[in-house]
Amino acid sequence: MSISSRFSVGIHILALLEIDKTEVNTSENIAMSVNTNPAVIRKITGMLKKAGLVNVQPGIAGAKLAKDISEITLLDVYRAVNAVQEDELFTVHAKPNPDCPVGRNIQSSVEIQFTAAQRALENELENRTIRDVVDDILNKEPLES
Amino acid sequence: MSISSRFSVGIHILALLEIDKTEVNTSENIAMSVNTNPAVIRKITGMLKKAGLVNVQPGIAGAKLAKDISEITLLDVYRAVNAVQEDELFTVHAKPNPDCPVGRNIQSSVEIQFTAAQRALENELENRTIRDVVDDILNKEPLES
DNA sequence: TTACATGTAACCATTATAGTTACAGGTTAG
DNA sequence: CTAACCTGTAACTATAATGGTTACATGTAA
Repeated sequence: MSISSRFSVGIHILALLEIDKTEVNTSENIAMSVNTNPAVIRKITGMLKKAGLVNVQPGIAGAKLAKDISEITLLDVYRAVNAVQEDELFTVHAKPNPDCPVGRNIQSSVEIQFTAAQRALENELENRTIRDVVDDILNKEPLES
Repeated sequence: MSISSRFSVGIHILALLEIDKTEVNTSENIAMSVNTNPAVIRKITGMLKKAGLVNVQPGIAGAKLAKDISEITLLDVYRAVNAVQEDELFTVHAKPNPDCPVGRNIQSSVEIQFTAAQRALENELENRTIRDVVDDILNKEPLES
């Protein structure tokens, strides 16, 4: 299957908080932009908060960035929203036959390859920040002000 | 979610076909090594066949490698078994609000980043072959012969 | 105290996975 | 030719994650 859209929604939220930083971004406002339910936004915002990427407080309207967006990598968001659970991007079949030379060795041999591939993905995500996304958006459509 | 174990099973099958190349590998034999149902093996073997990685024929017992294993990349297997459907590793939320500057631009901006990350993963998989896996297995446990 | 926001729990429909059974159809040995 | 055996595939199941929805407890401040 593919990686949860929580990831892209998380990026959306952070980009929105930057671009609309002068406004009060309630879960309802954000939900309008993302086009989903406010509760979904609160769930994801909660995860971003746990990761120290945003500040939100019960009873107080609006989420705010906790860091400069150039210091929030896509990997931070990826991990924050559990885009992939347990950081296990690949699944290895669980119980190959230990009585077979291939069966009893395949898991660790495959794991080596999977780990390398996963690391390649994560390195790429680590080299990119919310700033890159925001710049791209503003480049397409400069804000009037 | 994570990537289907069809991928690791596909690798398992190909490695097994190499290491047991003198034997007749029926779906039942392979299923013993993988520890699953023969029908599952036949399904995956069918996908590998479609991709030109193995030869199998109805009524004839045994699957055989269609290529040298040094010419089968992990990316070939990944694609063959539809480890990720439609080659869309990441999901982008579908209908952001077009009436919002962020909403109407987020998809393409995020897509740029996701494409780069996906490509990094695929490049890594392309640089690794079934040979690497087989060598690793034989390295751990040399075959008696 | 009233109005409104966040945090969460409970629940649902949808979808992919992995496994299972069953059987149609191809192949070969006797 | 038929019996035995194999592959290909359809149909069905249980399990699990996703994304959405409603409802409500809790916190804040005018």
